Amino acid sequence: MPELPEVETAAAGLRQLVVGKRIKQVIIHAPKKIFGQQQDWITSVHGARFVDVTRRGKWLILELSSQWSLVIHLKMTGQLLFQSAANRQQSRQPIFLGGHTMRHEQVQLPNTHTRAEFVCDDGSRLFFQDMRLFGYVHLFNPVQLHDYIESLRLGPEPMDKAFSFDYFSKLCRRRSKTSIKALLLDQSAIAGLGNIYVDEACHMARLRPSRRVGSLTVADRRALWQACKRILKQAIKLGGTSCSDHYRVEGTIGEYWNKRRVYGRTNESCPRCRHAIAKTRVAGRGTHYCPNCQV
DNA sequence: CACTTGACCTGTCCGC
DNA sequence: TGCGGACAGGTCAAGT
Repeated sequence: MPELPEVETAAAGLRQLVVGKRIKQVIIHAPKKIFGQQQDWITSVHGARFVDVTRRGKWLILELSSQWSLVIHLKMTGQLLFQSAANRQQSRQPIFLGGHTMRHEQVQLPNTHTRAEFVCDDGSRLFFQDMRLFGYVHLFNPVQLHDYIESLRLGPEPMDKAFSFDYFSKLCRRRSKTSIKALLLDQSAIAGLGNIYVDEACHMARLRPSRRVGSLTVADRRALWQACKRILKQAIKLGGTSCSDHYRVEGTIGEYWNKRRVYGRTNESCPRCRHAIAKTRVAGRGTHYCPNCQV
């Protein structure tokens, strides 16, 4: 499920594969949640080049030579696929850039889950896929982009300098009544963690996700602060998490899945103490933890 | 303001 | 074999 590391992986893939290419044609297959005036799409996307790909939290930003930007959120099931002209002709599998993975053996593009398709001048294509229609694409001019990112009120990302222990301590004091789980999932507190990495960070810090933030000792808070940084750093290094490897670029994407500590490991043994991993519901989310070594 | 809950969706899995 | 229901999770709006 796309969290910061998966979005970062997608951004890196896009930078490598589409930056510099000119968009010859845009095909909107499912217009729902593809935002922006049609006239702006025609004048500012058609014919423009991809000049850079950045990211803020879990939001992807594709900057175009027209100065306009495409802001994409993959939500739970969104994914980006790339296919070169040669691969298309030989019916070879597309390259998975990031997002949710599916278990299909063979992928024909476009298909029923294709929301938008960007045809580049060299014949390569970028596909935005999303089976559940939760994800979206916005087309923004520089002012709109600024205002939109501002409106998200995102907190610092764990690897930012602004995510200092002092910041985290003050956050814990202000939000003492909520659970660790709810706090770490809150993008306005810390941007980038989602359900998987929150469970992973709590396990690393030896803390139960349901613990009230106000009950944490200084040592607990420091361990949790450090765990957020370390888990995300490791996941980015491994190219994020993907549950299936059908589309991935060889050896570069989704390796975190095999290294995960507790997420999706209900009844398996804890990698630290061998006790069985439990699953509960905290802050409305499926939550995995070790009842023995997380207190 | 802080916090929780439900809605948005559809594919997958489990029990009957 | 098919069908109903629970579940998956990121964000936002509406609720307490």
